[in-house]
Parts: sequence; structure tokens; C-alpha cells
Amino acid sequence: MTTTSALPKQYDPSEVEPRWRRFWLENGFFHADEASPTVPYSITLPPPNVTGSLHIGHALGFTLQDILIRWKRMQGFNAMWMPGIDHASIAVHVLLEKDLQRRENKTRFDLGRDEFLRQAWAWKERSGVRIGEQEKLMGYSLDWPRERFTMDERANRAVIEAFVRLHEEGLIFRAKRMINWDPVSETVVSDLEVDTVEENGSLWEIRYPIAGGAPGDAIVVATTRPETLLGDTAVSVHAGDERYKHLHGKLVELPLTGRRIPIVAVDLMIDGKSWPDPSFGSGAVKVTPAHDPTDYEVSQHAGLPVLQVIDATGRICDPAPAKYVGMPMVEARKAVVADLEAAGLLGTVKDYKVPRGRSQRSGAVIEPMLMEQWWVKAAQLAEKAIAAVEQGKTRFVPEHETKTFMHWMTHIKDWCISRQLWCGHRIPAWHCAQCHGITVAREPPAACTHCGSAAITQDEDILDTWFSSGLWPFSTLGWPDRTRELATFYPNNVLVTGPDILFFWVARMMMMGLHFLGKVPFRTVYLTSIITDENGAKMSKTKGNGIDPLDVVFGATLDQLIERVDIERPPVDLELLKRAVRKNFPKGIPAMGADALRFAMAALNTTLRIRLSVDRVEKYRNFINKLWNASRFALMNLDGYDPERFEAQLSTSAGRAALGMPERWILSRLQAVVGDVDAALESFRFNDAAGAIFHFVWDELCDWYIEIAKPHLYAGAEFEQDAARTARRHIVQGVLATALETTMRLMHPFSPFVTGEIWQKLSKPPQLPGSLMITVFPRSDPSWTDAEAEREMRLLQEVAVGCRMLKQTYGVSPAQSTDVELRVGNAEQRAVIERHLGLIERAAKVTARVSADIAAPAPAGSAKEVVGGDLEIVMLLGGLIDVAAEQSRIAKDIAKADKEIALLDRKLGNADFLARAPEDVVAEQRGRLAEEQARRRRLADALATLSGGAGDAPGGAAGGAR
RNA sequence: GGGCGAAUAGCUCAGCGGAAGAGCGUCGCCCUUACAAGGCGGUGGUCGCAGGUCCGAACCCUGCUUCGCCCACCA
Repeated sequence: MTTTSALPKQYDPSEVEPRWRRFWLENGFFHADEASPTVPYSITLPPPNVTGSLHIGHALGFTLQDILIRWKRMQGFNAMWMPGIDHASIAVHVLLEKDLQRRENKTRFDLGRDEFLRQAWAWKERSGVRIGEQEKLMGYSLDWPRERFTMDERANRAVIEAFVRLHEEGLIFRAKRMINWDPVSETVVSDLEVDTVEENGSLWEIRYPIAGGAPGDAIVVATTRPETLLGDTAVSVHAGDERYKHLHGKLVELPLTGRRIPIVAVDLMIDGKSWPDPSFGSGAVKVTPAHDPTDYEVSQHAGLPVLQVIDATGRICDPAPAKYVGMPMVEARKAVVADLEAAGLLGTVKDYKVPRGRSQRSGAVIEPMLMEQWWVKAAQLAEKAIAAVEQGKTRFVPEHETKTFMHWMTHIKDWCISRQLWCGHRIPAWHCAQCHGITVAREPPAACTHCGSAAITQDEDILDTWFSSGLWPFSTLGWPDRTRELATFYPNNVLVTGPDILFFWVARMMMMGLHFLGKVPFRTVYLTSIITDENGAKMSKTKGNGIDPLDVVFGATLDQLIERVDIERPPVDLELLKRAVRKNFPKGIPAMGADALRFAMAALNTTLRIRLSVDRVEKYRNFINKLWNASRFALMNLDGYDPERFEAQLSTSAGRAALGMPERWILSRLQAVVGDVDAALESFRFNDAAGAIFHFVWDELCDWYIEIAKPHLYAGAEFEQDAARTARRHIVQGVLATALETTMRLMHPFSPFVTGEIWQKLSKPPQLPGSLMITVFPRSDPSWTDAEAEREMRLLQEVAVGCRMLKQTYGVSPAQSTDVELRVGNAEQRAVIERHLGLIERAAKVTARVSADIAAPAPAGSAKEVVGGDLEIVMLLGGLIDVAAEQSRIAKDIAKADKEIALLDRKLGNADFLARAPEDVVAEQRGRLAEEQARRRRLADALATLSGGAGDAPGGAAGGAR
């Protein structure tokens, strides 16, 4: 037996992973040199937010990126994967403020800007470190020395430079426009940060009395927000609406305010529709210009005043009657409705679905407000991005996402970039107290550039976090300096990110990259799937269905998962949440290692969403273990193997000719799978690549080749004096070692730890580098394609499986050998089977005899299986068989064959088919028909024999020429 | 209201013009000296519905139905 140190029976990632992690990092294998003469390949990691830790969605996207980067690195590219983290302005803000509220019942204003920022940085520090650790645990080969933060000094410089330049070019400007106000976070948010949801509300009818009219003379308006009436400055009706023609220009008494406002005739097209719509409600609309986008537009056309009655905190404010001032909106609504009712001005109230904007981050109801803000003129920047995509300079995978991108780009609106938050890049603009001019500058100016006054103060606002993100692909490389890094690694080859930030981020990078560098930031945008739980629900902490990637790596008991619920204190019912966790993870999560999770990510990734569950990852954990054990087997049987000698042997044609058929077969399959994996990765079909490896390792290498190899390996040790056997043993050892070694290289980008470990233990030719991750990725070599070996193996497999099936059917124990007679009509096939009879005998555990006499009646008490048209397996069971069962099994096969024959007959009887289908297709169908017919004949004979008679069997379409 | 996507085995999904596939589940039989996180075998599908194109359709076209997702300032 062997002396090689035995590997443990089960792969233990916790023992293997830390060593390799350390080894890679200590050797700096992840670092790319921008001065290297080799062809660059670069990816920028979508920087995770410093709001916490990595979730399963990150694990998916990052794993796919690491697969690409490791693959290209092994192919010899100068592969650079840029790490970084994002300050995530508003996300951190909301988090910190909630925390502050909970712990000290304070707001950020109680703390003040400086202290708040201090805490934000401390948070960033903790979170950033944690994220980095997680990325290392997952084995991501990020170029760590380059790691960046969106608010580090170099990023700041890039942000200021970009802002100032865009301002100089007139692409950044300041304007008073209708914006989305988040009254909880007290900041503007962009259109993208507002989710519109339909909520249950009411539609109220209110009577506005006609000024100077008869008592009860009133115009009725409908509204979903009665409290905004305090800010009304008109009632609008459609100019063509006959019902109201007599009221044009008349005044109405605005209830509760003592103000009089006009009835104005309007005829506008808003968003492609006529406004106001006479058929909706009464056809008359109250106009609140300061707090409704449509009303604002109406006011601009009709020259109406704008009256702001809601303040920054979402309360009623000054121009409104004193009674309401200071009321939050909810209270104000109650008060206004009650007062209207008391005044007898309230009409019908009905239930109504109202679309309501909510802040994505804080959940606050968005108030449309008129405010002066900083804007980016987006349409102009978008033009270049549109053109670049049209010209194919950047393409999207999956391709259909192109449309989504283009649609948004062609309908793009100006981008509001100022935020009234503290955590972020301060806007480089200074306001003059003297002349009220604005000075935009790279360095803090000493004086106002307009009037020279020193009484200037910097703008209080910060920039939308996506502004700095938009510069990320080049700000990380040293822009605005023209660095070597920039020249080497820009544009990136690929961007891998989730479709949820297509507009937020991808679109902005495209615009900024093209504007500032004149080149697209990446050639391909690969959009990943969304991960959900097994029921298709989005994973979330508050639902208790989320899977933490590190729990998959290290495992977590149910108790640990439950305990964590307490620590994290999400704003939901804790008991409910615990129950959900118990239900979703009844047995906790077993430790599966980073490799298994990574492989699962690749294998499960499709164009749809991924329904992830612990069970599904377990399958790949099992696969890693299978690979481990195959290697374990090999290592126990490689003594005496000399990789150099084997390599030398393969380099000669005589040496190659000495390979047996199974060896030629597995090497042919190996080179095919190498080609498949390479092609799949080339077109981002990660699941196909992973599937090809999975199938090769498990179904071909393990199930067949290793089984075939066993007798040669075992025998070798006992027959050392037998030169032929020893030579054969060396060949089998060599092929097994080669197949495994190649598989490790092929699979390394997917599962780097286990492949590194196995690869290092395998004997291999000495000229290879010392680490798997820098050794070459396999290349498919067509000279190893061996169609003959593949055909022969297929035949042997079919025969072996047929034998197993018969044994199984007749209750013969797998351990018990059985006699079979293989009757092969085709001489060529017979020769193959005779040559490899031992292989069949071993694979199926039978004792076989080959005969050419296919027509002879089978001995009584034997079972028969027909393979193809010209081969019968006769299993001699000595009367053990259940005749009725055998009859019904064969009858079923006959029925199947009849169906097939009928189908082929119809096809081949069709003159059009014969005339129009390609010749090879016709020939193929003819061949199939002949085979099916022959097969059917054999089956019919078998049935007849069983029934005791001879000759034809029941059924119809038997026979036919051969 | 627009746009995009999906409907294939009990479940989750591949396949996208020339013989219906995988994994899981399920049902059997095996602790065979790499692996029970394993081996072997079986069961299971008029490929959502209706038309059309084609010699040939799960695959292409049209319509319909049902689910997702994204975008959208209608009172």
C-alpha cells in the first residue's frame, strides 16, 4: 500500500483556508504592477457602503469578479482588481441618526456638525475594517495596496476638480426648482431616491365659495391633501370647459385663510396629457404651487404667486394662519378637515389610492418643495453615453439591459446633487454676504471673486454620494493627474454590479468617464442576479430570512442566529423575527467553507434571480468534498509516479500511443471541458462554466475514470517485477495526476483554497511555478480530442449500465457477480467490447462472455436488455426471473420504440422533408429509424421467447429493412 | 399608464430551429478498501393557452392569460 500521508476523509476548510489566505497576502500575489508590459485586465470593485458588513448580494457580485480576475491573471494578463469602500452619505446618516435617537434620544443637531462627523468617521473605521476582513475571508484577490475610500484625500481632490470643471463649463448650476424634500433627514433627495407607492388615502371634495356670490354659491375642488389648501393661490379649470366659462377671472374665498384667490383658465399639456382633465372630479383643481410639481408648472404659466406653507421639518409654517403654524402634516390635515366640516365646506369624502413618494433611506413621506439647489445638466452628458453604447463601446450583459439603460438615458432629467447632510464632500462654493455672488474654487478663496469682499462662507451643503461614485473608475487611479495607473488600467474591462444601481451608478460613471477622459469607463457591464430566499422574497434582516455569507463559511447554530437577533435590535417585533429565523434555519447553518459558497454562487447564477437556500449551497459543499476525496485517492496511489518521466512520455508519439483507451478518453474529455469553461467565462456564463467542471469531475473523472484506474493502480504495487504492469501503472498514475492537476488549475478561479491545497500536494513537473494562483490557466488542446475513444467509452458505459439495470431489476445484489452473455452483431463493436471486457465486468460486477450470435434464442430463465440495434445483454439468471415482470418491462420498451418509429416514419415519409432538410439530417434520421427498428425486433423476439413461442410478437411496426 | 423579463419533471432552473436535460425531492438496492457530505438503479414532462411561419418549433412571429421587476408629478 501507500506511504503518502493520508488526507482526512472529510475536507476541512477551517484548516486549509487560513493558510492559503496568509500565503497569498504575504507574497503580494494580488498586486498588479502598472508598469508591467503585459496586457492589462482591470475591474473596479463596486465599493461597499460603510454601513455595516457584506451581505450575500455582495458575495455574489464579488465572487464573480474574483473568478474573472483570477482567470485572467492565470492567463497571464496584468490583472488588477481595485478595492475600496464608499462613505454612502445618506445611508450612514440615517443609520447614525437612528442609533443616536435610540441610544441618547438626540438628533444630529443636538450633537453639532463636528461631533457628528467624528462619530461618522469612527463608524467608517470599524465598518471598513470589517468589510476588508470579510473580503479576505472569502479569498477575494483584491489589489490591497491600492485600497481606496471615497472620502480619502485623493478622492476629495477628484471630486473638487470635477465639480469646478463642470461648473466652469456650465454643466453644474444653481437653480430654484421643485425638489423632493425628506423632512425626517431634512435634506433634498434626487428623483431616484424616492419610491412611489400607492397607499390607502381619501379623495376629499371641498367647496370654495365664490367671492361676492350668492350664499352656497361655490366651486368644488377635489384633493387628496386637504391641508395644502393653506398654500393655494388659485383654482384652475380647463379653458375649454363650458361649465366654468362664466367663472374665469372670478375670485373665490379660500376657506380657513381669509384670502381670496382667482379662478384661472388653463389649457396645458403636462406629461403628454391635457391639464386639467374636465372629466376628473368636478374638473376644477386647487393650485398649490409651492408643494406640488404640477401646480408649480400651472403657476408658472398662469403667473400665479408661490406660497410656501410647509417648512423643512414638514410642519405648517408662517404664511399660513397662525392657528396651524407648527403643526406636523398629519395633525394639520385633521385640523383643516375638522374646520372645513365645521364651516360646512366639506363635500363627499371617498376612499382613494394615493401615490405617495417615500424616501428610500429614511422612509419619510416626501414633500415636493421649491428650493434653490445645485444641479448637473444631465442631458448633455447623457448624449455621449448614449452614443458610446450605440457604437458598442460599452455593452451590457445580459443584453436586454441595454434597453433599460438607454430608455433612462434618453429621458434623463437634471440631477440635483446638493444635500443638506453633513457626511460627504462639502460643495466647493463660497457665498458672499456682500454681493450675494458665489465663488466656486479648487482652494478656499480669500475673497469673493465678484466684489472682493472677505465676508464669504462656504456652502453648507454636501454632494450626493453618487457624485463621487461617478468618478470612481478613474479617481481611484489618480485622476486628475495623468498617472501611469490611469494609462494602464483605464478603461476597465468589466464592471460587475447589481441592476439596482444601474441608474444611480453605472449611468453616472458612463457620463463622467466620457466627459472627463473621453473614453468609456468599462467595455462590458455585467449585471448580476438578485438573491432572494427560496420563496422568492428579498432577503432582509428584518424578515429573518437573510443568509450571511460568513455564516455559510464558518457555520452558525440556530442558537447563534437567534442570539444575533437580540444584538442587532432591528425595529421590528423581536419574537416574530426569532420565530422566522427558527422556521428558516431550523438546523442553523453548517460550516461549508468559502470555496463551496463561491462555487455555488457561480453555479447558481443565471439571468433570473437566485433563490438561495442552505440546502442548495450544501450540494456544492459536497462537491468540494468529492473533489477532495478524489485527490485523496490519487495521492494514496501515486507512489512511484514520476511527473517528469510521464511528461517526457507524452511528448513523443510513441508514448502517446501507449495510452489506453480510457486514458485517451478522459484526456479528450478533459480538453473538451477546458474549452467549454474558457468559452463560458468569455461570455460570462458562469453557471455553464461551473456546471461543466462539476459534471466532468463527478460524472466522468470520479464515476468512471477513477473506477477504471483502480485495478491498474492496486495491481502495480504487487507486481513490481512485471515490467508491462508497472509501465501501465505509471501511465494510469500519470493520467490521473494530469487530469487532477489540470482540473485544479481550471477550477482555481472558482474555489481557490481547496484547489490550491490539492495542487500543492500533487506531484507535478518541476518547471511549474510554486503557487497555483500564478500558474497558467489550462488551454484546450484539440490534439487530445479523441472521437474514437469517446465513442468506445460511450458503448462500454451503455453496456455496463444495461447490466446494472438488469441486476437491479431482478434483485441481484450489487455485490454478487452474475453471468451475462453479450451478443454483438456489429463486428467493430464486438471487437471494442472484447478488448475492454474486464472494464465492463468490473463496472457492473458481472462475468461476461461475448458472442456474435445475436439471433440465437436466449436460454430459459434469462433476462434480456437491448442496447442500440445490434447488441443484446442476456443475463443468465437460472430461472430466477419473474416472467410476467420481464414481459411487462419489455413490452414497455417496445411501446416506446413503436412511438419513436412512428415519428421517424412520418418524418421520412414526408417528401418535403427529404427534399428540403439538409442531407446529414436526413441521413441521421434514417440511421435512427433503422436502429430503432432493429432494436424493436430484438425486443419482440425476447418477448416471444418469454411467452414460450417463437416468431413475431404483438405490436405493429416491427421489421423493416436494414 | 409605459417598458422589460419569466411561464419546461413535485421544487429550483438549464436548453432557445433538427432524438426533452440537470440538481434537489421521491422510490428501491448497497456501510464495494477515495468519498454515506458516498455508490448503483428507477419513477417523473401534450415545454402556460390559441393561432401563424417552416420540411421540421420548447426554441422564431402574433395575440391572450398569469406572475415578477423597473420607470411614471395626474387632482
